[in-house]
Amino acid sequence: MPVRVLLVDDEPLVRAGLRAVLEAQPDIEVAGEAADGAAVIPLVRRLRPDVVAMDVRMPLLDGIEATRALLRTVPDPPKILVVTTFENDEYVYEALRAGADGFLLKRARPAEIVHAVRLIAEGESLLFPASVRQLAAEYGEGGGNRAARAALERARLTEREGEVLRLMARGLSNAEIAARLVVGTETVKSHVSAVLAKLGARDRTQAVITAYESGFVAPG
Amino acid sequence: MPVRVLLVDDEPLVRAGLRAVLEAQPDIEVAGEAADGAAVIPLVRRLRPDVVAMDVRMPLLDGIEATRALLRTVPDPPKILVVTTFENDEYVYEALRAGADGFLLKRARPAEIVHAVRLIAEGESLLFPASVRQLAAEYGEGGGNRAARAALERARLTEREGEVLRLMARGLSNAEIAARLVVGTETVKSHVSAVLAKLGARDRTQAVITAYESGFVAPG
DNA sequence: AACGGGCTCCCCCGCGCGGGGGAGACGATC
DNA sequence: GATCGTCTCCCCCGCGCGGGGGAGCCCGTT
Repeated sequence: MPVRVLLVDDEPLVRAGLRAVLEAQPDIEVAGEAADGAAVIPLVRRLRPDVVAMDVRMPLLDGIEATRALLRTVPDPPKILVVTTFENDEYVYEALRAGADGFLLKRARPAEIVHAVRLIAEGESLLFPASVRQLAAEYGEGGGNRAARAALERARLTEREGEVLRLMARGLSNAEIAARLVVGTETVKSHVSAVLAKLGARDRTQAVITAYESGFVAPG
Repeated sequence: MPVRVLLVDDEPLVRAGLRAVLEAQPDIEVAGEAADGAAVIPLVRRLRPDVVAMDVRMPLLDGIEATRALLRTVPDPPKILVVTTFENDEYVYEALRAGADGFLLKRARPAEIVHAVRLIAEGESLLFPASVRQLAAEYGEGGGNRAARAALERARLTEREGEVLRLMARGLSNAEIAARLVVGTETVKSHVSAVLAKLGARDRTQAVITAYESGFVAPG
């Protein structure tokens, strides 16, 4: 009986690629697809896949949160293979802490992807931070917003911090934000500092960039 | 006769995805694949594709260099569609200066990918403002920020100022921009001040917001 | 009752940022 | 040759920003 895989990624292109790679194997079958973590749980309940190949970065519910939710609510859950573009080690730890069984880079070769799915299905856990680091080195510094993007996915901003970030992303100064929220500037500074820390941003400009890059605020 | 496309991307997964998406169309055909820009020229000579879908980021010879080499050495060259994950404008500008006919984000929907290939094949050039505007419209509520765009059009930034704004929009400090451009920090401060003045921005954060809102840079 | 998290406000302090002004070098244009 | 725009670098200066602390209040959980 074939290994049944559920693909979860917000980019149709990636889903199509994974499907093409996996369905070329006789012993692997794509059970279904989802474009966001929020759709995973009902699909898992219905399709009962053996493996979920899950992107980390998705609009509504990211892969790490989706993994947590899945393991919390579904009895006898499938194995979870976290798929990511970004070769960030922190992802590995976050995903593993959330209960994922393995970790795979999107730029892996087809044979590696297939291998990873098979291993995971067999109950092996798959980690290779070493090769991740190696890949990162090969590709150089690469996409400058990689870390910023990763940041907001991990950051769990409070409601107030989210409000402040939105106002920062509209160009308001601390004093203006304070006036808008009817609080003191010192309070705003506290929130701003918290936002910067959680986002790994050095200054408000970087925080606003992260807000745009992650879709937390959208242009237009 | 179908549009014949050559896929050039170092990630097999992306190639597989593009192939799956494009071959689902009756009027599009994948003529071949290459994993690096260095392999493109002989392949183009042999396969004579109508369109080359070319990644920018590749290990040996990147898409921009490959585009230059292709247009320099191959008579009656194919149309070149630059495919990228991160649409930092530097890439877009670089690619267009190199002679590419259009650019496409990997996260575009299949219909958009197909559309782009058809347009390019027909000789339409899929240029920066249009596609970015389109993306911006899809991303947000649809309409874009006319004011921000107007501000940027009125601004008429010089080449150097545009460079500086792009680096600002990547979160770099003045000192970091100076290092990147190999000039003094005082010089960068001059450019930044000019950008702020031309954009009507009070600080770099507002300038970056204008850059995003106008589509001068787009979220990745 | 004890605890933790979130929101609020306060202190001090260093420094990067941005405004204002000026100036030399170079190339294109006239 | 003179003018203009761009790029480069320099000065001084004020201030907002962000880091480092701490602290009280409310509320939900334990």
